[in-house]
Amino acid sequence: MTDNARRRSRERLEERERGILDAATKLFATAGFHATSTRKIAAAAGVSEGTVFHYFGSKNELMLGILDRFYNEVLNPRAAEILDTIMDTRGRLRALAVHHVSSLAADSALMMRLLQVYVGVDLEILGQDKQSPLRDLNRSYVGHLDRAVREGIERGDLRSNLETRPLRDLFFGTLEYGLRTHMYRHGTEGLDSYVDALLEPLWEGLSQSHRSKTPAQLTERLEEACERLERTADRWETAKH
Amino acid sequence: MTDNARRRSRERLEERERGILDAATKLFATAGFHATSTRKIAAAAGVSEGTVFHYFGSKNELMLGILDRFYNEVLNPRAAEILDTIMDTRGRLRALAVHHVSSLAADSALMMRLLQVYVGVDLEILGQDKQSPLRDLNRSYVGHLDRAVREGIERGDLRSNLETRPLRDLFFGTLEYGLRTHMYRHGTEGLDSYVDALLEPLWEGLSQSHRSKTPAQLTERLEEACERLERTADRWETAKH
Amino acid sequence: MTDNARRRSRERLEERERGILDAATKLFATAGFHATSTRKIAAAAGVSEGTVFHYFGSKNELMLGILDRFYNEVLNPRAAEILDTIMDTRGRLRALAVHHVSSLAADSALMMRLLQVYVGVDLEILGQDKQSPLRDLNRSYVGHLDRAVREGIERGDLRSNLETRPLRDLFFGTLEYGLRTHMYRHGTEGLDSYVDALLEPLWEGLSQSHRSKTPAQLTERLEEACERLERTADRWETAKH
Amino acid sequence: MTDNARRRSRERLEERERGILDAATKLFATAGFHATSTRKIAAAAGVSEGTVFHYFGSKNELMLGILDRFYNEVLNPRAAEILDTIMDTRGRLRALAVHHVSSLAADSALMMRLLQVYVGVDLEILGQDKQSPLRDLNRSYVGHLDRAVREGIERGDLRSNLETRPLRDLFFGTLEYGLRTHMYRHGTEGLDSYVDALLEPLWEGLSQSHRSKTPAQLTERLEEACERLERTADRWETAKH
DNA sequence: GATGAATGAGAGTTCATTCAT
DNA sequence: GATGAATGAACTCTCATTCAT
Repeated sequence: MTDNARRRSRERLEERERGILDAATKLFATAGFHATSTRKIAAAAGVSEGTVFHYFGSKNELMLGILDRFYNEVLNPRAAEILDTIMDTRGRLRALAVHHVSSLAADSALMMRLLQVYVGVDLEILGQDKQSPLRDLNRSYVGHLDRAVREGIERGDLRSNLETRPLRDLFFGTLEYGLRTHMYRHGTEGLDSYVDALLEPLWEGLSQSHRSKTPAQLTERLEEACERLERTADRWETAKH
Repeated sequence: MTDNARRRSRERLEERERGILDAATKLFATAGFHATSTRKIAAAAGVSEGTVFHYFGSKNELMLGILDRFYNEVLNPRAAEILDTIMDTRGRLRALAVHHVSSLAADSALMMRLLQVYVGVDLEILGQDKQSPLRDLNRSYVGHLDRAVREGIERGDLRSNLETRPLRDLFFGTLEYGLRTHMYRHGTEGLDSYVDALLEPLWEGLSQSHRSKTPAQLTERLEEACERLERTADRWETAKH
Repeated sequence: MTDNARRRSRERLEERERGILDAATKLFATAGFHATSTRKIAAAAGVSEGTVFHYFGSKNELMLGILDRFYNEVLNPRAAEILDTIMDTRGRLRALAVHHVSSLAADSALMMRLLQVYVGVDLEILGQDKQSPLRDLNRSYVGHLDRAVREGIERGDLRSNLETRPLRDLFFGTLEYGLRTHMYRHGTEGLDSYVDALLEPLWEGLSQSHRSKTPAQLTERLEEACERLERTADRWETAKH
Repeated sequence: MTDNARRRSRERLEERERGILDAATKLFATAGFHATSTRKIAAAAGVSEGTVFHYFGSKNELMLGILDRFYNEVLNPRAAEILDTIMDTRGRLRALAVHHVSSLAADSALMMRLLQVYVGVDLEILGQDKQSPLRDLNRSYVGHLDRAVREGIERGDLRSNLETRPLRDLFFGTLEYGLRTHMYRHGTEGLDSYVDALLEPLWEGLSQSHRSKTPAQLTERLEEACERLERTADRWETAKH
């Protein structure tokens, strides 16, 4: 077999794998994990049932493959890019949020369904196994938020007494719940600005600027500064005369 | 049949219905909706398989029955009571949150599992039917939060520019996501204080109180300070010449 | 439900169970365990596939059910009857042998096939589990041979130094192997007399009569007896004269 | 291609074939024919799935190949050697028995499993085809026992009225059944001495030796004794009168 | 000659639901 | 009203075998 042939062969394999993943993703997202049979997936992917199991040993591993691909090809790369490109904390959080929400909403349009259901699948099948590959994937993704927060605190953008875990829940819980309710009512229309509506009060609760110094304190300081300036001006005037 | 007999008969019926609901709730919560067969439910309830369908028509209606009972007997009454008893907004939100979380976590210990899975069931089977009885139940329950927020704004406890919908997502999204992650790690241990950890930054973002000066007032003061600075500057200029 | 109805209902259940067992027995015996699908069994029994599993939780339990019935309704009762009716050891062994062989050969004509294959199934599925119900069934059946041997030794019909275990192997091993080869060549024709041909050398090896007293010894004794008679006769004759 | 290269190529082929046979033998013996997939065999042999079929055409032919090799490389050669080396009938039977049993038990430790299962396979797939290659193999192997018996009778070691076929059943039936039960309880431990325990009663039933008087001779002696008794009786009668 | 991806029929089993009793 | 035997479609998954490379 020539190198060329081998390469072409590999490409075909990957194409097929992708095809199955695509079909399964769409079906799971549309009808749910349990309501989608492997037969339907095979048919939708244009392969035989055996082939599905040839590539992914079981329906569960297929699901895992979907999530793996989603995390590795969609969620993680862009999240990393965001942190590398955007530096101000507010902008980072906003970008991460929009990315998260639109990734879930995009593509199969209802990928979020998949995740919800998967939580069930996960518990049902993987049990309390803390080594679950899904956990690892999730951990690495969540790390991006953690980093944004950590650096935000270091720069003084965020309150210093914020704990990591509740923050994750605030961020992802709000976004996913919000995505669900928003899409239920308006589909993907106006999703970005809804994310802003969700983030605004959250930001208020997290940010440092008008906080450890409250607006009141800030005002006081401004007034003090003015007074000092005035006194200085007075002294100068007096000295002149 | 005497009235007495009729009454006793009715009681028996209700008792049986309750028994089935109890068994199904526990099983759904423990193993998930799809992993629980009607046969197991019947066995756990101590009735025949046919009887389950006698009372609930189908497995889906049984699930609906569980949620109906949960909303009507657990979630709603206590939420109403909270709003009737507690008056300060911070206390109300905290009580609603603890109630929500502990209701989901209590009793069957994993009732939340049920809800997650149910979302799947709901979409799978009831489709996008906006008339779904589940929606009604949910709407009425969510109303309690809406009321607490509305009254909180009226009393000046909360910022006046808060929108209802994002608030719901912030509140329930954070709580349910947090409940999930917390229970995954620690079970029901320390759940209440974790709710506090979740609510604190949220409250910071929502409350009015510590903004002793609103942005509007702040602007006024800044204007004044600027004017004074300008006057000072004028004086210097005059003095120079 | 009247008692009558309940009885009739029970009868129908048993009839159905019997029907499934009959169908499965025939198919297993004809085509082998692995080559017989539960679907075929259901069809042959005139019931739905679900019903087969309703009565026997799995294909393996169905097989166990067949063997259970075979031991309890065919093998054991007649074996017990033989020991109660026939008293001489030779006759007992012969009757047990004929019974064993003809039971295996009869009915489904190839029930023996089933046993062979089942040994495989047993090891495959029940593993080395010494608690296997099959072992119990077999133990109780083998007990009949053991008893015949024990009593045969007590009565002096059999050599006293025979061990139980090798005897079982000699008896059942020979019979089953012989049954197999005989049926392979002649079907059930002349089976009984073939059993005799198998038993004859076996009996020669087991029996006491012409053994602890060999034919030679026996002859000697006869001669001694004759001599004594002759001597006596001599004495009488002398005395007379 | 040089002759050398051709030879090396042939060697490689044979090595590969042997590797597949080895792997299949072990797996069949361990897990059974049906529970062993061709995929597992290929993996265990370190070849691709296609290669297995390249060499053996089908799973059944592979099984046949195993048996063929077993008969031709293990069973038959040593059996022939035994008959060529050992001359006394008792010793021959013992050696054949030990050889048979230990060959089945050895190597893959449970090769006997294979045979049991194979009987099933054979009937299932090769049907009643009397031309089955397995039959030929078996016939040639059984011939060794036949010869030992024939010559044993000729030498006067064995009773002259023994039939070939029942003898085969006695011999192989007892040994295989005994092997099965013994290995079930003790593995390969003490197998040889168990063979002795099986053979002893068998030998008693077959041998001529200790019948220092054959039935025919016995009859003669009995006739003589009777005649003497009759003569005695006659004398008495004469004397009386 | 060797590979291993692809196949698709068929396996055992489950399950919500029905209905005669 | 309550039962539970009966259903049969549908499920996930396995497997010997083929064939393009």
